[in-house]
Amino acid sequence: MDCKKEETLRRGPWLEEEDERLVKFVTLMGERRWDSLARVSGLKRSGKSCRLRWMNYLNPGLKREPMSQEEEIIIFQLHALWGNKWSKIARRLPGRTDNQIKNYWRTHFRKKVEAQNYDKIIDWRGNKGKELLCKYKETDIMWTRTTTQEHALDETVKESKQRNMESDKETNGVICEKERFGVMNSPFENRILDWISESSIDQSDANLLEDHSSSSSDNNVNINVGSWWFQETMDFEEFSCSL
DNA sequence: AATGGCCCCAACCGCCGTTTC
DNA sequence: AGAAACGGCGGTTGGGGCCAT
Repeated sequence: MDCKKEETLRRGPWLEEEDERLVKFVTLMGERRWDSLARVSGLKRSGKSCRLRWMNYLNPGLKREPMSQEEEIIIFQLHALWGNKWSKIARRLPGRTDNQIKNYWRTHFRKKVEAQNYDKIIDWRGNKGKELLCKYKETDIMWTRTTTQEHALDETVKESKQRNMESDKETNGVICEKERFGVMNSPFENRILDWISESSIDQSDANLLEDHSSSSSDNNVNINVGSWWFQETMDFEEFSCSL
């Protein structure tokens, strides 16, 4: 029975007609119940295959352009932090799928890392604490000055900043401090703050970076995650050049 | 022009956790 | 409560395209 069913299922590359049909039925039925969607649509594909095709290719929210430098940095950083948690990383990159990120990592970083530079990463990840923190502070201030003087902050960042400030006002004392002093967040910081406000950030991950014993508030933890991120980000270009 | 190697990425597989009945 | 169905995830594969030889 099942064998017969399997026999009739198509595999391999999707045809244009199949794509069109899938889009039509996803629009009608929503992104769920993929098995029944596959049956009802008449597509000779498994529900799983339909889901994959939609999620990784047809979904209009997907970005098709090459990875930006910022995305590259985020991937690199989060992989260093979480390992091969592609879907988790993908959630931090709107418009990108786990598959895209996985492929990107494999083609752009893995070989280099495996070949000879892993030690550099370890060093880069682990042993630059204070120096990087100072660097971060300097660059953060410079960034703030530059962007305020040149009015170079784009609308996205502005909106993001406003959102962050609004959503974090009550919960994040440090951010309130920044707001009070008129200090703007860098794009990377905004991304971090988005993550934080987006959901209860995986505290288990945050805790990896934090001192558990310092019975500090969650707010403190969150902000420090952001700082950690940013301070190392500032070093990324230097590092990536060495790869 | 032929070919072999490499890169890129869509698609599949198998496992496992969650949801539904 | 338990079985079946469903959905998500990470790993792997296969094929097309490009490039150097």
